Amino acid sequence: MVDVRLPRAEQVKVRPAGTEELTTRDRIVEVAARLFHQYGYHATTMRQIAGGVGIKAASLYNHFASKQELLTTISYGTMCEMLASVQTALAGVRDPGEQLRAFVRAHTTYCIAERYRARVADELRDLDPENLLDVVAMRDRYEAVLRGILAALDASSGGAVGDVTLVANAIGTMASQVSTWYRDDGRLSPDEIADVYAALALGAALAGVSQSGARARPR
Amino acid sequence: MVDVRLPRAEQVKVRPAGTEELTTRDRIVEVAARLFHQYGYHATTMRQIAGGVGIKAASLYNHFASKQELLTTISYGTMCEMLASVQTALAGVRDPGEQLRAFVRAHTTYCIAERYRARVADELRDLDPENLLDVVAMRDRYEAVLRGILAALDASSGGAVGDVTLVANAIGTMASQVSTWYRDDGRLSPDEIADVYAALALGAALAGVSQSGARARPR
DNA sequence: CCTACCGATCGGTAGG
DNA sequence: CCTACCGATCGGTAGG
Repeated sequence: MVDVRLPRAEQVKVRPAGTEELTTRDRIVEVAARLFHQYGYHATTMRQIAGGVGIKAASLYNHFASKQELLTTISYGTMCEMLASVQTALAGVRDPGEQLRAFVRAHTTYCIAERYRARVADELRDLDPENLLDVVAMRDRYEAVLRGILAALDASSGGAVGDVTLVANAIGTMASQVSTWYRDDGRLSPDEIADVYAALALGAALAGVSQSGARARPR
Repeated sequence: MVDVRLPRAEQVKVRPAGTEELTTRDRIVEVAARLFHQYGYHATTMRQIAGGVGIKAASLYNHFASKQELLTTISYGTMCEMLASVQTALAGVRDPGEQLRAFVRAHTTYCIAERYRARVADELRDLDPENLLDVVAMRDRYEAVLRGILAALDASSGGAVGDVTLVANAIGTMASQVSTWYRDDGRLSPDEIADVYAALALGAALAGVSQSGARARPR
């Protein structure tokens, strides 16, 4: 297993607006995430990454043992941040419907704010098997949170959700894909998009009951 | 613009179960789609594709001028097939709600049946600019169909859908992502998944009205 | 559809 | 963090 030397999720700081204050290591991660997103892992060269940071390719190896370790750092770190962000958003929220809203809102907001990282982390194809294990484990924890919320929603609504795993996949992938179409010059702000997505997710999760009218919908 | 020599969408035939009857050209497309999906465009080599077909790498160039033309053929052909499949599914359907169900069911079914092609076509990053134009044009036609359905649904439901473009993006990406998590040994059949997805999409599209009691969303 | 081959470029290393 | 460099491998071509 590669040592990705990540800070614990709780300690991750918000990045400052400028890049002047970042360490070289953090700037490498930033540039690499952007390039991996734009061209893909294999189409991005270490020379491109180095150029974006303002150093030579060989110097990258003072910070990362390999291109693969760089990818792992981005993917694993992003997964940790995503998990931390929804956990924060869920703190103190009891109602399953409100939990789903909070989850989707936090997830959507993160996928927009950190859209390059989010895209890279969503693409597990280029990770070596041993690194893949760690990232997938973190992703599973993330998905388990969503499934838990949907299971609670299902129980409190008399089985309105139905297939919890399937609905979790549908809602999870839907929200993750915001990062593929979001544009900075779009009509809606990230917060507005996140609110709509939260409503869409709740509507989808309760679709069975709200459409068939066969069962009472909880308030 | 690369000549991708595609049959018109209406003429596309259902592939037979075995691969013995396919032409070498079609087998190359089949193998390439599978490998591009599994490893990515840049991580797949012409030698791998040739090996999968049972010929040598140089022989591929009797069928395709370049690796890029092969990718374009897959992406553009898949987009044409997807468009044709939803158009067939929509034939004669008048009710906007039923149109949405038919659209999502057809799209989901296609994304499962042709999941390798669907994944490759969903990834536009590796297409050269001139080829990208053609594929994006076809994708835009596809999305316009969905937006049209949602606009009709919005009109017939007193503005329940709200932001048609946003909802179209959400539903479209959700359904496309089935191909990322579908497993042949899963509990549900493709048809069952497609039915659930159709219900989820309708629930999401009408989420505003079903959750807030017909309160119009701010435009 | 094959063998033989090539220029370009890649990830990574040596050594300072 | 740099210059200099290398083995491996890639997409593609020549010529049959």
